[in-house]
Amino acid sequence: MAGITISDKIYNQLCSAIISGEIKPGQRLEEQDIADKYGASRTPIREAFRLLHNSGLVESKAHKGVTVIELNIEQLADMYEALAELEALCAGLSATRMSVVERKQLQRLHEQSKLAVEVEDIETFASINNQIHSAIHMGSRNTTLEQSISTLRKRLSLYRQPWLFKKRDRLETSFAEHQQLVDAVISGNQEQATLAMKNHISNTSMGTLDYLMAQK
Amino acid sequence: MAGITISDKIYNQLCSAIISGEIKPGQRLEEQDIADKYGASRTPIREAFRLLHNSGLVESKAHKGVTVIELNIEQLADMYEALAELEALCAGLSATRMSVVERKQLQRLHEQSKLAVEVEDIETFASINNQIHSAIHMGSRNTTLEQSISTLRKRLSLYRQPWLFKKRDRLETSFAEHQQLVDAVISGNQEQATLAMKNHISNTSMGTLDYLMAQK
DNA sequence: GATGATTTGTACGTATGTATA
DNA sequence: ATATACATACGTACAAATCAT
Repeated sequence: MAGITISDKIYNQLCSAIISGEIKPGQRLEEQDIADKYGASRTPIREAFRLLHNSGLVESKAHKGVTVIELNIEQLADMYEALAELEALCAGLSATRMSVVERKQLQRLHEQSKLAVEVEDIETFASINNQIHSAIHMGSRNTTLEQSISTLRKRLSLYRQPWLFKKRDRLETSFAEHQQLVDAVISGNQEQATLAMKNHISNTSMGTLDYLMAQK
Repeated sequence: MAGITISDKIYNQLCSAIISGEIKPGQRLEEQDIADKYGASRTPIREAFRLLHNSGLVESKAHKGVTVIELNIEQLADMYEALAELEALCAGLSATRMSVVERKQLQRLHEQSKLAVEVEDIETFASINNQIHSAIHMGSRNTTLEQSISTLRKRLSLYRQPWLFKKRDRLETSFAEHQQLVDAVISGNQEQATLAMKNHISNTSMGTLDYLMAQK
């Protein structure tokens, strides 16, 4: 019934391992090694690699195997810029296309996050943050845009620092940015929604980029 | 030196076959069948399929093989809308980021296409058209955006009707739209460039969509 | 609904190419 | 530069799942 293949299972596990940081960027994945580890033959491993490559999580060259994608600061900045533009686009479209119900739900999500900010519940805030962004992606009524953003976010997740919310005032700042965004979307102000989202994503990306540059 | 594998060669051939329409949307690709046709075993065929899937040209389900992607009008409209937005973004960025040399080259390309319009040389116009768009993608200085657009265009190419330029006045109209676009980019007018590109892509997509709806 | 034919998924052995000494 | 070692690319055989009858 559930056409679940060994390839798929291994893909899911490798995917989690990469995103969680268990397997690090730049690390090489050897077919035999992983085949042994998961008790399978090399063939489904190759199939799993194909899916990883499809997701943009690894790069592969002929006769040189696959390695987890390693992004430099320039590439990250490039991707964050694109993400900011795409999400801003979605926000603008949402402002003109969301149904009344969707706007109310957006408002409610934002209000829920206020509680999380007050008690500094980072986990909950991060979760609601994701829901807010998802709602706006969906509100754009454009599946292609949604998919592009989803792909980008997956690739960037390798370098996401969830604890960045711990940075002084980041939770409050993020909430304030959401406020502008949500207000603009709900009132149907397309330009304002676009600007608010671009500003919001830019700020959060800056946090990550600053951190990575300081590391180096 | 050139890490050219059998998989790659077969991928390229299948890719051309699909884009040229030799293999049609909805058609199923059987491993053994294609293996026989190209005189190879099933393994490299599967690798080629993985690349096709990666390019978004086919869809694959477990135990059900791969089939060439079949898009309905809604999906096409969705993709064209996204394409228009992404290209418009690029145009806006190009207006603020292109070097002096790039602006001159853009101008020259556009002037070259004028000759093609006058003698109704569709082939040449189509070629220059591609070069103009590529120049603008590159001028945006954002690789991620460029790649997203490139991927989208590849998927849409399945349904592109190159002869649409034959439609009465489409060549002249397209040239006029380019004029607005090029002027805006060269003068550094970001908003104008964005609008001009969005308008241009919308118009060309309409041609394809109208045709497909009439077919049905 | 069960059965046979067909097709895909998996296993493993061999060959070829790349990178090291 | 040549040779050796090792990982990947390819081919073939078998197992499992799907579809049609």
